[in-house]
Amino acid sequence: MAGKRVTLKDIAAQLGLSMTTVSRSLADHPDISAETKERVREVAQAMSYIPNYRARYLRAKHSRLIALIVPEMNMFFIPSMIAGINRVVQANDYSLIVFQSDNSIVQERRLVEYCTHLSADGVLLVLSSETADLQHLDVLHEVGIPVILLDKTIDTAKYTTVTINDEEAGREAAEYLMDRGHTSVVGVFGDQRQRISAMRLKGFRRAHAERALPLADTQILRVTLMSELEEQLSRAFAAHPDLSAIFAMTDELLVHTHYLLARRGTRVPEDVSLISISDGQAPTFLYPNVTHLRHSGMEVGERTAHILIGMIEHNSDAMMDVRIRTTLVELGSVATRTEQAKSRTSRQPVRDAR
Amino acid sequence: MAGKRVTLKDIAAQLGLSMTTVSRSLADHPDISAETKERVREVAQAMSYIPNYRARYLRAKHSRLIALIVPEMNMFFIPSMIAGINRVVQANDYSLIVFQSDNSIVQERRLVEYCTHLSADGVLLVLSSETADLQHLDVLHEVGIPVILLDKTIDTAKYTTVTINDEEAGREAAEYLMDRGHTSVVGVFGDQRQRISAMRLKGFRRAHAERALPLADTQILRVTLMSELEEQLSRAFAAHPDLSAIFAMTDELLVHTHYLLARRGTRVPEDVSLISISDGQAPTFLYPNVTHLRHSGMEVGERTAHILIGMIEHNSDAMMDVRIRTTLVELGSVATRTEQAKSRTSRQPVRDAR
DNA sequence: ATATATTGCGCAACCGATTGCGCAAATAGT
DNA sequence: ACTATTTGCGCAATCGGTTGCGCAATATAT
Repeated sequence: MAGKRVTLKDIAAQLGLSMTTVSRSLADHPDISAETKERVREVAQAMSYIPNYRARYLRAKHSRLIALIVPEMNMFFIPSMIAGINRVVQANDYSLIVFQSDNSIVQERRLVEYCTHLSADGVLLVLSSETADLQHLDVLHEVGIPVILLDKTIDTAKYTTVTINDEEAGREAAEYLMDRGHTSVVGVFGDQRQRISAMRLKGFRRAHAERALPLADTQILRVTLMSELEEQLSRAFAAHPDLSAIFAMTDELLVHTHYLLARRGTRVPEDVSLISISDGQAPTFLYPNVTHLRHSGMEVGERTAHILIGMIEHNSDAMMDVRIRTTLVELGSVATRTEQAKSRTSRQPVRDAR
Repeated sequence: MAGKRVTLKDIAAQLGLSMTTVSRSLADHPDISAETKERVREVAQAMSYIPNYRARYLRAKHSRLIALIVPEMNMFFIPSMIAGINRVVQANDYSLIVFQSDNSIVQERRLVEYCTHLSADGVLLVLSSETADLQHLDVLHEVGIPVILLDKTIDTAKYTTVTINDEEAGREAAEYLMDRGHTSVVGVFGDQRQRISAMRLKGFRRAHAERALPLADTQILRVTLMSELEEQLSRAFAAHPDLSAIFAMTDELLVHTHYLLARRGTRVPEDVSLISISDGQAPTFLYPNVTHLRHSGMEVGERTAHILIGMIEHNSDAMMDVRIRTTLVELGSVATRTEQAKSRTSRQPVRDAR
């Protein structure tokens, strides 16, 4: 536990120079002679001088701090998204400060306010599930701090957003299954208050409408708490004896669905095909590997950070909606309706024999 | 994009008071009359005043900033650990700033230095896999910034560490299997350069030694890259026809092991029992749910943050090694040797019939 | 009514840097 | 040799607050 930090003043005193000269030497200012610069650097080194950024940025209007507010450290997606943001942020000499709102609007409000206290240069916000309007962001707008809403967001004409192409992904997933002969598909969706859930469901619906396939309400599972999933899934199986494929909207829903299928002895893809939207991690450690529409968290993070830094540095106020495309990754969890029918009948005797 | 922020000076001018009075009013200083305080608060509110923390903490020696450096945003453990840290940090009116070293010692060094620039009040450090010594932390010690090493660390007599009781957990896992008749157990371990791997292996070894059970080198899998796991696992099965149980040292190793077992048609626990050390998330979405020694990332985070804040606020320099105990969570992935033998023979004909 | 205490507020220094401007000494130009 | 530049450095203001101390006005004590 050592004491006071060395300041410019200390170095100046040591050398019999002014703070100004020391400061400029360290900043490699052209006004200072090479010889002096060298002496200053040596002494600074020797005294192990550490610049004080709070003092430094007190004058400058910026802080080189970017704040990220997430509702929770979900084990899926968020980590890779943070990694992506971090990479870009650090490469541009900013630092990232991460806050967690615990899915509480009260916390979120508090944190947004705190960002202004810190004079963050920009804010990245993944909305909490409780957030229904964006009034609490006005304060950021007032003081000119750019904001980007990403991943989980709500409709807004005021802020730039970065999301994946949710509706399209929902549609593609459904179509992929339909193309393989599945007519009775169940979709597992999250909390309907979230735009992300609503959009993916919308796409799922549209795929059915476009092919004029009926879509009963029992084919749509709306899971708010993971514990509800089991019962809903049972109900769906009961209501649709010909159920041959399932679409899980997120990784979290996927792994739990996958688990419940295993538990009820439903084989993938022999009995039921499975597809999801994912960043690709979970699908590779589930057996069989799950076919999915991939949206890279890393990419979302990187793109978003780039845009934000652009806004900061060019003081741009242009608002846009960026939709990141998903790409289909075909793995082993989907079979055609025909294949499934075959393997199911051939297995039937064995199953009954138990 | 609005302009300048409102400062104390602006409020003072507006009210015809001094900055001092305004500052003290907002801080609820006893010297100021209730009436004045009220007026100041109203105007501050009306002008939407935002305090500038960088200016405020320039005088104070502290910043109420706690830095966390992690090697990567692993999808397992780290998120819940961060959540735990965050909770405590926020409850104590600090904020957490998270950095990622990408498992690079160079980055780690840079980030540690950056913490001093920011005048962080304390640093939490999960070492990168490249870190072999702790010299780069001297600079923190010099300026009196307390540090805690957590989770992934190396031996040190200088810094406080918080880890789980790795050796003990490794031993308990092995014993749990042995108690159920398993004599030929394979352990899946991570990179041996990491203390965490070495300790867990040590415990695993000790369990064998204490029961005088032989432990061949082929029973120990050392996985540096996840892609190596498959081949190593095959080799182990080949070398040990009587292999009846597997211990996976971490979540990541667990999910991949689980996947590979499913892929080779090895049933859990009918053919092979499975146990792991985990924070409890992965075990509940794998089928069957995996018996594990639970170490809560949340708890590690909370405890660590508490200790750090204690060090900061009491200027304490006491160094300690905190070991957080794991608790056994028995789920469905372990059967006794006898049960396994039974289900295996009874299944044999079915299997061959294919 | 006078001495003392309290109340309410402002002056000015300070935290640790950055920066516009001025100024003396050294160098260059004629 | 004398003016015009250039070179190298320091003064002092500034960023936005906090805080020790002083001081006048009011309240209380005697």
